[in-house]
Amino acid sequence: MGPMGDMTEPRWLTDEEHHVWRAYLHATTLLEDHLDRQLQRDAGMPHVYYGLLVQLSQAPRRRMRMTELAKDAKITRSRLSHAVARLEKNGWVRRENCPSDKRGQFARLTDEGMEVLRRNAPGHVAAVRQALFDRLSAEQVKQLGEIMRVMAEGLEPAGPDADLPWLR
Amino acid sequence: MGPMGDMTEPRWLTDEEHHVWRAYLHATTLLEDHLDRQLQRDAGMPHVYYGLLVQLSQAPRRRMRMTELAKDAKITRSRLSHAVARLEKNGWVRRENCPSDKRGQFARLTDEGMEVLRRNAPGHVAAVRQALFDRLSAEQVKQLGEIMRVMAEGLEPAGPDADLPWLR
DNA sequence: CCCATTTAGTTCAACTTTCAAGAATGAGTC
DNA sequence: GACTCATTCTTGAAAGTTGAACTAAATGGG
Repeated sequence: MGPMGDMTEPRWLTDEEHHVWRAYLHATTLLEDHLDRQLQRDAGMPHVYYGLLVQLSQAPRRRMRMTELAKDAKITRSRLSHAVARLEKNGWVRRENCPSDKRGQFARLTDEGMEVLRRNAPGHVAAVRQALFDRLSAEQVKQLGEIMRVMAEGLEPAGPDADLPWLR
Repeated sequence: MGPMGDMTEPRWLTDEEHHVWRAYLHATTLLEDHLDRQLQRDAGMPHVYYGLLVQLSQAPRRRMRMTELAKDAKITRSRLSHAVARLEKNGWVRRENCPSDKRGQFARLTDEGMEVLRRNAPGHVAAVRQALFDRLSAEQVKQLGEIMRVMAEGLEPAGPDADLPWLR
């Protein structure tokens, strides 16, 4: 802490930082909105839900424990419970009991869910491409990757008393 | 369209693109979550609402027309209506009629709202710094700015038949 | 074995966001 | 002026999210 304690003037953002921050907020907001809309229209679900199906499709037996899935998707378990309930109603996911831990649940991607994914993957990839990868140079893609990696690292302290979403 | 019409195999993401995309989703999700939590705890409102107050605080007479504010914040007018209603209940914003257009409304930041902003700005800036600017090199900050600028440009077609959030 | 504690997951109530109308005013045209 | 259409903003219901409380099962001492 500085010599003036809590009275120290905070380090405000420089002009450049301020502009970058605004650009960040605008770009990320617009993109998430765009993808949400595209998927809601074509696949009948928001982007986060689609992401859950993708995760499941890549898991060993197309199934994952709830907490593991929440952790990978960076969402709370509560949110996941609701999401899976909805996806189950759609017939795209099925819950299964975990034999080795009776508290546990698996979420498994059904064939129907797999099919939804197949049908919508091209459109989704196209949307991501069009918004991001087709507009950035190879250099910029590399830079973006590194920047995002640094950011995520800072927000996932992994420390013993960290406040991670999937534990809340 | 390719020579095979709709049957053309879509251009999937390369391995690198895929990793960058995942990193992007994780980092942006974690950051938004982090800021939401920080502001909800300290200021009693989500990040988007805080952003609205900031916009108002920088506007000429600390007031803006609803549509203009929605446009700057990249949200729908409906969402803004609800948000302003909530902020008004808190006493942080007041609605005023527009004399030149009887359909119009101004949202004005109250003194109380200004005070909330003053109290919470340091904490908010610190959170942004800690997550972003203190972790990136000057070079990376510049790169991030340019990348976000390109992204936003692509998502705000400004074309005549564009689907812009603040018009929905 | 018993108890306290931790972990997995769900549920409830409060809140936010979206979508589809709808009310009111403005603007252009004949 | 009357008609039509566009614009501004709001509303209400449905969908999604959050944080806290809760159930049930596992874990780890005594």
